[in-house]
Amino acid sequence: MACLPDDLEGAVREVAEVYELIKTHQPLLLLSHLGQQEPPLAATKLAQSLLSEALRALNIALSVMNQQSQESSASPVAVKAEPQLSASSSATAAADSNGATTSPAARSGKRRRSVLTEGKNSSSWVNLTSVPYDDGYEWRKYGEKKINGTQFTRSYLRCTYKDDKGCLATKYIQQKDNSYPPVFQVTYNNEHTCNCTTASPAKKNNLSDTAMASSNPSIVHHDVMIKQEATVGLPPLADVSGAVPLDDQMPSQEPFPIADHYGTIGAGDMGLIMMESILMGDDTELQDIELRLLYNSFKYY
DNA sequence: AAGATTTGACCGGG
DNA sequence: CCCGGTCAAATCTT
Repeated sequence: MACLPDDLEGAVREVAEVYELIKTHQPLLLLSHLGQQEPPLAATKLAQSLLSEALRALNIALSVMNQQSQESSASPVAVKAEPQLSASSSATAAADSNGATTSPAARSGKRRRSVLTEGKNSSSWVNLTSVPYDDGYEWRKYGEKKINGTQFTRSYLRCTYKDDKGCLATKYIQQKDNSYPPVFQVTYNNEHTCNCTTASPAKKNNLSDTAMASSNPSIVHHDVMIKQEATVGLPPLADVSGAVPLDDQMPSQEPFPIADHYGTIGAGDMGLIMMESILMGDDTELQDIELRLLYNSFKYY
């Protein structure tokens, strides 16, 4: 990134990319420590601390940028949740959780979008990410639509535990463009009430999904996330992971293959994939990247 | 067989 | 009437 992008969206993307690069390569440090018996060298510790600082800086930068784009609404991209979102999903879910509304007869009278005019109790927020399924929850796809003016279809997902636990959380995933890594706009509706992350023991690998998801924010969550109706005062900091599992990439014409992973890919999966990609990746890049990233991050500060 | 995904249809809002 | 969000039967996967 030689020069500053002239639009906010571009800037956000640039910062997000740098963020992801750092996140992706940061674990290498940890891995190298694991390989050694001795305690980490002071230099390595310093590098780690610098990286952490860089991440923090980028995080803040992203949040500020997203706030700006939200305020100016100059860039409708990523950060602005579409207004009509919360109502519909909560309406449906509420009807369902009210019990028994799901009789076939009741169903034929389907959709009632505005039943639950969303109030303060429902919220929606948007997340820009390259790994739209990796948010620590299990999702089940319930629909897909081609949306006007968009290049790719939009996928609708709801919490796997909607029926079991009446969890109202839904989200939809919209791929933004053909870029690499692909950028997805994930719009969330309603908080999870199921309290079940993809730590699920039933999952394929044992890589301690939850641990990675919750206790090590540097590995799992990611990207630009702006809460629209924050229940707390300030919007959360951007939460970016480097889990970009795409190594040699697909033809850029094809939409990113979301279809295989709905509801099944969890944080641990992504962690695994990331580890693999790291192990296979070329380290030669790393040192330069660190310097470059630090430079880049502070440049934005 | 059970659970997940796909896909066309339905519905309500604008 | 168009469009976005959801439903639900059909199909696929495990």
